[in-house]
Amino acid sequence: MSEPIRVFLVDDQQMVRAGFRMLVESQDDMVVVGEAGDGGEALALLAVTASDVVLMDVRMPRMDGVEATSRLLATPDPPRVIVLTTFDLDEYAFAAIRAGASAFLLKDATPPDLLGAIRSVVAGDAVVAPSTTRRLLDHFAALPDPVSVASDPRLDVLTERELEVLTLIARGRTNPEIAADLVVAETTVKTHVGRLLAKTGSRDRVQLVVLAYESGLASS
Amino acid sequence: MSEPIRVFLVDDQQMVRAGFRMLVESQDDMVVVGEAGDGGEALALLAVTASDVVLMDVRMPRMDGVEATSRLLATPDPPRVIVLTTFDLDEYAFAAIRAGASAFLLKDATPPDLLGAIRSVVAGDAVVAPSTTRRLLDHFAALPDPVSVASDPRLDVLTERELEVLTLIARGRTNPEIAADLVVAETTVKTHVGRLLAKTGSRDRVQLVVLAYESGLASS
DNA sequence: ACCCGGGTCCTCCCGTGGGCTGACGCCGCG
DNA sequence: CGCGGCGTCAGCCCACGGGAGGACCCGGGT
Repeated sequence: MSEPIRVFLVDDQQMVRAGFRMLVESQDDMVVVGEAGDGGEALALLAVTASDVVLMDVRMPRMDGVEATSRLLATPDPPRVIVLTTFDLDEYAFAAIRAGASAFLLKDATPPDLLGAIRSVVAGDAVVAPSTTRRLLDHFAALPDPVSVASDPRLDVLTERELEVLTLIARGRTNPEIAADLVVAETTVKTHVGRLLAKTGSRDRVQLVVLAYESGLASS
Repeated sequence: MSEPIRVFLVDDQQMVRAGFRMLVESQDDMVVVGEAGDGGEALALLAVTASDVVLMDVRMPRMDGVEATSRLLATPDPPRVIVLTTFDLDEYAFAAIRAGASAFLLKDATPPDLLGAIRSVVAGDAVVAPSTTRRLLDHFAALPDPVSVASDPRLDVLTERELEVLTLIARGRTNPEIAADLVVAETTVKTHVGRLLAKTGSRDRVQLVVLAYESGLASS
């Protein structure tokens, strides 16, 4: 442990900063190199203060932690950012992750948790609070699976040709255009469209487009 | 701690199972209720063995851990599944998450890590190995943002009202319906639609729907 | 004071879309 | 063989959508 881990604290409440400072300074391989009370101040100070890890509160006046994280990560050779929040809200967590934070923790995390997170992010790993991980995984699992396209049951009764027509409708093509594409008469296309409407319970081609997208037939 | 946590072990190497069993049984609030050497055996035994947590190896003969997890989660009142792997490969991790696993750990996790993960998943939380979390977050951050819609530039010139009309069009509503929704005359709606068509370069409302979905305005 | 952009509303016109009805050839199935 | 589903095609009708052109009110900016 040649070089101590340089930690920077960002929180609008100085009492919170003092607590974190005590905790961090209690470790002989960590040192607090600075503090800031909001995002703007943090960016200004970090521009002239070399730091390894930034403990960043989410809710702050003027510039919040997410915005500050995003901007900080855009600077050359940025530090790792650990985002802290009091309330376990998805919006905060996901926004922080998108902003490029390496860790997302609740403020009720235990001191060992926080210190472990600091060491993890310095090592290049990432840390997410367990309760947040649950929902992160749920979101991830809920993502559209590129392999198995879960189709709408309403599309099951459609014939190959009808699906063909439906995809063309979902591309915004008119009946004459579809007729030209499929090399058939326009009246034939109208017949297919009529059957599509009847089978899917749609009112007009607009609702067919909606159905095509909602069911994943159209590539969004 | 009235009821002990019932743990089920699935791994094709009995030495590994023995190690886990020793670790789990060393806790006085946990008990091993069964073991299996592959996914099929695990499913069969778990069908008749009430269990809270399943420690599931990924690489196994016959049925692997991901497949077994997926099938297990499809049964009524399934246990939580902790997926374990020797190699930290994205395919395993993401497949396990999609399959519905509550935790993803490397086999080099420390005993406290594993025991903590067991307690976390029983509590409804999720756990991901730090090194995997890093890449999970990277993937997540790279996803299209559902909140701040990175809109199509064509939508930038639209007014608030026009966007409102556009979203209703994208829900398949007719002009009279939109008029009723917004409490305005139908002619007003037609004016908005006309401007939408002109501004976006669309030919008809069908193409507007396509645009709405492609730009992410409509929730697909 | 003025203008301009956004929102609202109107009338006239007509093309596309969709409903309805009926028809034909092809194929697979009982 | 007859039957039915599918794909093809036709004519008729008309409601809805969209274009053109004009009009009014309101708010903010010059």
